[in-house]
Amino acid sequence: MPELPEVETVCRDLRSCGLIGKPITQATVLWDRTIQNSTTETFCHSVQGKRIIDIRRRGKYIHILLSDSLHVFIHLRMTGSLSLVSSEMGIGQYDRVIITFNESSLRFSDPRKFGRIMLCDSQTSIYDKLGPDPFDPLLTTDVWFERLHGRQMRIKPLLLDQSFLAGLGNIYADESLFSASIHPCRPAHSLSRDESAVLLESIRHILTTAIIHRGTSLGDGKGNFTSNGDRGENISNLRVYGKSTRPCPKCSTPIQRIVVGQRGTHYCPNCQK
DNA sequence: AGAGCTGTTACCAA
DNA sequence: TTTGGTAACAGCTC
Repeated sequence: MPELPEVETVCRDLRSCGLIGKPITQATVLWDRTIQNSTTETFCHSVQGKRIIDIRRRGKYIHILLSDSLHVFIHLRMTGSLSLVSSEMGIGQYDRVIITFNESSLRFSDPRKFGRIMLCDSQTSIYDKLGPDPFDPLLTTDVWFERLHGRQMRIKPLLLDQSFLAGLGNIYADESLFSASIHPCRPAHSLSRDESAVLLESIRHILTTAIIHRGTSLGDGKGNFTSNGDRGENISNLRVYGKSTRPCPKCSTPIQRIVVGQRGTHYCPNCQK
């Protein structure tokens, strides 16, 4: 779930929840290892009394700007989710961190405990290690082609490398490559100028469509990423992910599932050469 | 019951 | 530089 469109949906929801401007009255950590770069005590003490200045997204990170130049970065990893609830609400089975405001509290829930929260003095440590955002206007088709041209890795694992491009995950990488009719195992440098331009367009189109539909929810919806518990509606737009043996929507050839870089990979062997 | 799958990333070794 | 293996966890499906 939590790839760029899902994280973007969470950020938009949090911004429209009226969270911005509110002071944090208390923070509680129920699973210590969720706090990645400081102790539970330091984290709780540091954020107490700070106000939420803004909520942004960088790649798959939720970036919460606090007063006094503090930055909280939240990564949902596989099963993390955020929800804003009444502070009276009882603690959930999978709640790992609770940030309380006066009447409401932001709960970080995460069954698999992979999600991470970091507290930083500046945003650079996170921002600098990530590649460009797919929607970055500085990422022109020329820049994109040159970036691909210098790499001999297979295109799919490269798209999943967050230091190369920030935000794509397994679902949207497969969908973007299908949309661009590019085989996931093509060496990145083998893409022509035209193919690379089509790929960038495809990535942007796939992500834009997914954001409009509030992301993709898989499974039964438990531990869903959205802050209000609603499911993302993008699953109906998926054309290859999770569709192995089903007919390709372009040519009716059965969709194949292979493993590329230890990740399940779905593609059409006829359309993606 | 048990094996194998999963949306992510960090780290290590070759 | 690139690839593969493992690990962090827990729930789900078959």
